[in-house]
Amino acid sequence: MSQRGKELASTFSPAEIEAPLYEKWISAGYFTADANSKKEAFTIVLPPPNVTGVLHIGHALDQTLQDCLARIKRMKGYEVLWLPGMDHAGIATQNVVEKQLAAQGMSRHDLGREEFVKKVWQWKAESGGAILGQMRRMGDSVDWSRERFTMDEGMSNSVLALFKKMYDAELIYRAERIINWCPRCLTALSDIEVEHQDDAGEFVQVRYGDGEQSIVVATTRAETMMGDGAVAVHPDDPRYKHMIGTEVLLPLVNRMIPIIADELVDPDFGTGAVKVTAAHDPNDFEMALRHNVPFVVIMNEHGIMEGSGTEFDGMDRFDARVAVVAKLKELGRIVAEKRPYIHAVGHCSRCDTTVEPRLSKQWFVKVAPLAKASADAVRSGAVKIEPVELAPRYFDWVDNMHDWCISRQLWWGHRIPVWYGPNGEMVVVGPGESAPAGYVQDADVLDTWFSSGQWAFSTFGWPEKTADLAKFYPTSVLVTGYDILFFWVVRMMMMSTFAMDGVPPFKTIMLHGLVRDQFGKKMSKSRGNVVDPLEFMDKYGADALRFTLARGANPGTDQALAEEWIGGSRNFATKLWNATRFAMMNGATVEGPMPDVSKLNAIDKWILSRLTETIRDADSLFEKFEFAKASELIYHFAWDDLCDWYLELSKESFATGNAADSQRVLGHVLDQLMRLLHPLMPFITEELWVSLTGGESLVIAQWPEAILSYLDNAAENLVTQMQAVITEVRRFRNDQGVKATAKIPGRLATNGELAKYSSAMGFVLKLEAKEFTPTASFEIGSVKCELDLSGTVDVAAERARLTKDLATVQKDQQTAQVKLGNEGFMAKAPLEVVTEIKERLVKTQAEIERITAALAALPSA
RNA sequence: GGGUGCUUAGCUCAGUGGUAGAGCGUCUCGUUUACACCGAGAAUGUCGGGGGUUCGAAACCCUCAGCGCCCA
Repeated sequence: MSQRGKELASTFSPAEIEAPLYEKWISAGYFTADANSKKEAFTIVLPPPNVTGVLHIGHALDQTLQDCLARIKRMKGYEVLWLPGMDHAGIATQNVVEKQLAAQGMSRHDLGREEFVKKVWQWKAESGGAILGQMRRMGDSVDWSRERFTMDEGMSNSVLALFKKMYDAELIYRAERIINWCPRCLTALSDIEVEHQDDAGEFVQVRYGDGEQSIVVATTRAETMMGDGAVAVHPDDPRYKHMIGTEVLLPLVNRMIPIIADELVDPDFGTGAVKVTAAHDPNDFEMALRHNVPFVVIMNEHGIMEGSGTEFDGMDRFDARVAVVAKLKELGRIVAEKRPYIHAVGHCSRCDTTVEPRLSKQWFVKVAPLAKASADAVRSGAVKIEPVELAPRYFDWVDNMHDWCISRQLWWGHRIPVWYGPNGEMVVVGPGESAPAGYVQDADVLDTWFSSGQWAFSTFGWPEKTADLAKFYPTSVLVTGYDILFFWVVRMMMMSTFAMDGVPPFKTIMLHGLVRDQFGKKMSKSRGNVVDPLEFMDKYGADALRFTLARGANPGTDQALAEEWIGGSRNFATKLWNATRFAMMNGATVEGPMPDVSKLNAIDKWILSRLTETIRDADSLFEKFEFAKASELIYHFAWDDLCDWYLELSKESFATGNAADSQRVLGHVLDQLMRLLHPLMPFITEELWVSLTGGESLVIAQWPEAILSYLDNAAENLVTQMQAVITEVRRFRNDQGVKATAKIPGRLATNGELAKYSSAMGFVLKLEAKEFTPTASFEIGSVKCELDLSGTVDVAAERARLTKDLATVQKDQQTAQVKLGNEGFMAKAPLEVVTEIKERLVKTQAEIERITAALAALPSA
């Protein structure tokens, strides 16, 4: 049943229309992609949010932009797939469930691995994925029939297959290395799971050895000295050159250790001599390998001192630091101390515990060849980064990447598909394979990014050769914040390019910024400036939130967000609502063919010309991912051109009837405007468009096309003149204290085309057409305006206004004269610029004459 | 320490060589049958400082100052 002509409520209430419209779209199946379609594919995979997550303002931005692209392409006739899903978020999710257990006084070990993992699945079924429901409120046009989870069967299969493929290609290996270790989560972390903060530590200088055979080392980690295997200096350091190769006494444990020379030591740092603690520092580890320094482990997995054979065993690492320094002081070995000493310290990104470098056996991905392929894909132009200014950051990262530690000592995640035999054999078990009897599987699981890094192809069924994979890979564009360029994007690039035989996962990487508070400060819980997108949607509607975010989305840059701005977008929605309501009350229609443009009045011609320009420019801005500029453009067309000028200038003809052509034109303009706005504000545009046109849905409507034959310079010039006249008269009325509502006798005398519109202008200006004796008269361009102010002209106000205007114009005139009198300018400036200045000079002269005459005509009150 | 941005109206930001812009805020007037979530009008800027290139610089170059982010 057609909904056309359904009367619109006088106020727009988003809450009433949003949910039903989303239901309508879903039940119509508009978002379900067809792998067998003959249309060209346009694919986006949603960066999968954590299963533990709720929708935050950053998601809202990310999804607004993706939805906008998806909807545009759908309207342009592409087979659009926007694939949603979630990430199992290993540590985060395990932490959530462990906390629940802890509340019952239990740990995961009380349950055992199998039971615990069951418990996590149970948690996921009951409370996971809240964000998916929240995405529906945003209006996201995702294909729910293809929803994926990184732990589901298909994706697990992909993980097994890729692990094996990478292992066979010798891109995965197991080794004993110094890794980042979280003593609270009890697992290894990759570099990107470590956050560096400036912490207040201490910097002490400790004398090793005695007398001639002594050296002072500087350290922030005195507690690890029991694990020292050497002291290192720079090979060219004159202070220590003579000592290289000799030994000094390590205090507290009374062990002799060698002094070695290594380029890595910075002679300007501290004393220029550093302790080498091979098992507890990544740099020291590197040096130790080069110089055969022994690895002495003096701390356990909980960060408790263990194995040093000293009184400090059993102490927490931080307590031990204090105790060790106190003891050294007692022994007279502290040469200098600096406290607090501010330096960067790594923290676990999940629980904030200070990370401990730890020697341990882990699985690694050899990234060099993968990173190179990823870098090449961008360098060759196969993958574009938008905005291009962010590409150097990408290269900086991929060109200097360390091997990636992928094993985690967790239970929630993809278990490493490696099995060990009784005699140290090792097999990697791929999909559908099984390990020989008696083999035991590796206890660890894989880093979550190992599976989410496969998101661009595992979601389509890889390694099977599926129809989806053939149709939708590689994806068209990846939309994400620049903050996860190094985390997820680089991993996607590496793993996809390898798995898919050199075909990178996306054609374009479109990076947006972060949403910050209204003062441009980062949102954080501690600052208390975090905003909730759901609250905003309740209050202002999803369209208002989306439009605000899109309008702030300049490529690659952060945006500030204030609640009032969302209110402003809500006002815009209301404006659209009322304008459409007014238009329909006045007979706006899309029935029948468009009238012959040449027969239209200039106002109609003008709005069609402006519409064409708006469609053309907005479309090109959208194609360039310039969401902010496109939004701004459409906003001003709708509010300024359409509402403030077109509707006002057309009121006379609507009031007097005989406006069939204008009704059709207005119907067309609104129809096209709603299409253009639909990707940004899907709900209200759908409601209004269906009401106006009786069409089925904007989701499947055609994207507006700029009809270039509508471009009309003459009409634009004419309306610009009308606007100037109206603005000038309004200003005069205002200065004279005439109420905006008051009708006053007046007439606009002019000739030529403009004369046809003096009654339309008079209508807007509330001029009464009757016989009168003018008490005020002035000229605006070719238009002479005469008004009857009933004798009460405020001469002083008018004189002040005219004097001010005169000063402005005289300044303009002077600027133009100076330029034209400048030989250099005349000789070197382009002709069109010179012409423009000459025209400006003529205009200013005319203005000056006009204003001077007006001033002279004023009574000398 | 290395890299990389930024500094334009009260606030947040557009503006890559030709008369300084937007949104919000501010001031004045206004309940006109689309809209007070509105309309009309107005005010507001040595474009961070200094130097240079150019006929012409907010824009290009140098320099200083301040702020931010990423990496170590």
